[in-house]
Amino acid sequence: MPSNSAPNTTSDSTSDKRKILVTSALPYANGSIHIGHLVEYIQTDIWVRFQKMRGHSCHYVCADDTHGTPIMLRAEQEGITPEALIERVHGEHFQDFSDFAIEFDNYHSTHSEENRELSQDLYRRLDKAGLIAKRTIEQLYDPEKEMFLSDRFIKGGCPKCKAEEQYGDSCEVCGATYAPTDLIKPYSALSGATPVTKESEHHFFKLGECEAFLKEWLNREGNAAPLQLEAANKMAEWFDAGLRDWDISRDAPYFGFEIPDAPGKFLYVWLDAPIGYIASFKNLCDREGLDFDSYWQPGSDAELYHFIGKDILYFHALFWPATLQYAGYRTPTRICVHGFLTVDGQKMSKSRGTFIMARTYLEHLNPEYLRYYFAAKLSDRVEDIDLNLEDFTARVNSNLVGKYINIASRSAGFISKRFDGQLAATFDDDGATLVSAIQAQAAQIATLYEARQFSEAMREIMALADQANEYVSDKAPWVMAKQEGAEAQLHCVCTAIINAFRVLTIYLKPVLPKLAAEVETFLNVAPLQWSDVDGLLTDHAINPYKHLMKRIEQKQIDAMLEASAATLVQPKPSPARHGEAQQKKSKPEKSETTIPENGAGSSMNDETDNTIQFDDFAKVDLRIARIVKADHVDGADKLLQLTLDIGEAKTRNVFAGIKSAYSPEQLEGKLTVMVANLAPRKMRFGISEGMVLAAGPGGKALWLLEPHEGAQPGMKVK
RNA sequence: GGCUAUGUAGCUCAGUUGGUUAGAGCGCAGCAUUCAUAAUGCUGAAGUCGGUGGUUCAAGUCCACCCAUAGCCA
Repeated sequence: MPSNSAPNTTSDSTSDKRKILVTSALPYANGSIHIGHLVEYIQTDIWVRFQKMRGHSCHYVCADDTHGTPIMLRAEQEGITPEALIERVHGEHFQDFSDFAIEFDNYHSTHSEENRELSQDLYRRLDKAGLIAKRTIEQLYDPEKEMFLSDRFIKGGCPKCKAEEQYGDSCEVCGATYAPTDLIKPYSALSGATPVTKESEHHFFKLGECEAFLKEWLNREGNAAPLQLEAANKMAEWFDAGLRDWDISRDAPYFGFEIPDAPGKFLYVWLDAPIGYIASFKNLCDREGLDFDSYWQPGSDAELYHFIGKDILYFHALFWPATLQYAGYRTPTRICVHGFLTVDGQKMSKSRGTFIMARTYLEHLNPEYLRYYFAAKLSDRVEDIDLNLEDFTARVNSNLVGKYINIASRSAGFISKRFDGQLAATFDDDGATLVSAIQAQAAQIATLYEARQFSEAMREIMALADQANEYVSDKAPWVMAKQEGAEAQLHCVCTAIINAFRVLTIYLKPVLPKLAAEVETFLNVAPLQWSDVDGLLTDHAINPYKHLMKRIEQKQIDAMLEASAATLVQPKPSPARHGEAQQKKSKPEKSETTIPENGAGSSMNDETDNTIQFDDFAKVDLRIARIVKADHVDGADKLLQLTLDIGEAKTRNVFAGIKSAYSPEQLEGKLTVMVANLAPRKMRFGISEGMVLAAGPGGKALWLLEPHEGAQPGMKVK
């Protein structure tokens, strides 16, 4: 039996216990988790919980993706070490996931000893297999920062349309693409320095030599097919275009792992990121005594699944299986690819408040609402899904509260008030028919879960909930309750209803684990497993019913959107993406962005629709200011202390981060523009009472605004 | 620009190898009901299946072109 044979275990038998290892893509340690990310983690978690409920051995591992230039720069910008940055973010990410009931067996970091060893070892194995080439390439270099610059970090004029401030790969104004060396007056976005061309030896993975293997892997028949149809099509396109060598090295300074025997050379973050899957699992094995090799050696009988977003298919369907194969590891059983998330039919947008962080959501809504809604939308296809907030409210309220929860709510009262919480020993005939009809769908629903057709599964389950409600309506227990001598009948009917509810709860448990736990308490039963479907709950004491789930109210949605919109004024997070290969995607005319969930390279495009109303603008009190005094600040690397005259009796004290571009002497006596009504801010060196306006990327490339002659201190700028 | 997907009732989606009057849930309307922290049942209205042209006895389903949306590539 081929080790990769994918599951079509659709029977409800769990006798053939499978060994399953599952991953979600690694979120980049450079930004917060948002609801776009959550599509993937929720999808994976549901699938994993389902497997565990079926009695299989299933481990779900993930990690923070921590390396690369953006992490290094972000840490520098915050004035902390990269290690401190990634540790903080790791905590935030893990907390966000936990609060959404995403239950990893291990949540590790790519900046770990396991990953260092595995990554360097994998490099050595590829080298030994003759799959590493070394070539000298020319690249732009920032002489001031003393580092090579990827296209993204070079700006200048577009060679075609002359638009200024364009990135090194393409023009956002005219759409032209070019090499960074073609830019007019190129400068480093980091320091403002003019980049120079410099040679460096790079290490390449010879992907082209892996083509035959990749085609074989891709074309495994039937259930062993590792990719969905859409993804396989995409692969075919890449094959047609020809596979090129993959540049896997970066020059120091770089936050990552060194390449063995190559001083000053580091492994590109995209090489060590997926190895983080292995490292995380290794870490788990060491902790729990699992047999690592039986999962990762060729011919392993374990199944390996990677859940990813469609934006990182390239890395997971080409580089990843190829590197695994040639480094002597087993290859993935299947890559499960999903689409992006839109909100109300459009890309997430900060100004509309639909750029919703996981934390913001949690502050306003129950996480299981979102788990259910995503489940109700997800299929096994590579399709974008839409979070339509109106639909979200209606579906959750109607399906979960109105249909499902209501089944318990409308029968539990009778059981506790009339029968002292004790269930009857039998059902009535119709009740028995109902419960067995619901039980009969177990195999079908399991098949749907297994195939990741969650939306179909939810449809089936809700159809069963409808049947239960019809039964209640037919029997009208409230009528029996008023009839003399109908006690026994009432007891049987309510017991049947509770049993219907119990089975439905099993079906929903992968999606709603927290709610299921509360139901287990209510029913006074041990944690429900899939095989419990066949059992019945009779002659058994249950606990009093407490309301299990509240309806969503519009005002909660509104509050969440408002809070999300408010994050606009927060300091702009740097892009949550690292792969230079990923950085060419922003389209100029688009002002919003679809958010891929995933991690091993998620892209969070920072372009947003940030139009403001005049009123918003009018709130900013801009005044002409004369710099009467400018001083160095003891102990501050970047600040100058300015004393500003804005026509008021008292001068203003402002700390400005412009030391890299100006000396105090250059400034004294000059006019500039300040924000006069900015809330005073206490800094280590004193209180700053406003800010002055300057343009430029920073470093030496910074220019203070100066009004034309004639303007007087105190004049309002409008 | 090339390529790949997607486009079905107000909303979210099903529609098997082309075959009788196009389906579901939500929403909406009417009726019933009151056990259920407004939650249920029954009935009903609602779609020229993105557009145009073609193949066929027959097309949402196949073909061509076009439009829109998303993505990949250069």
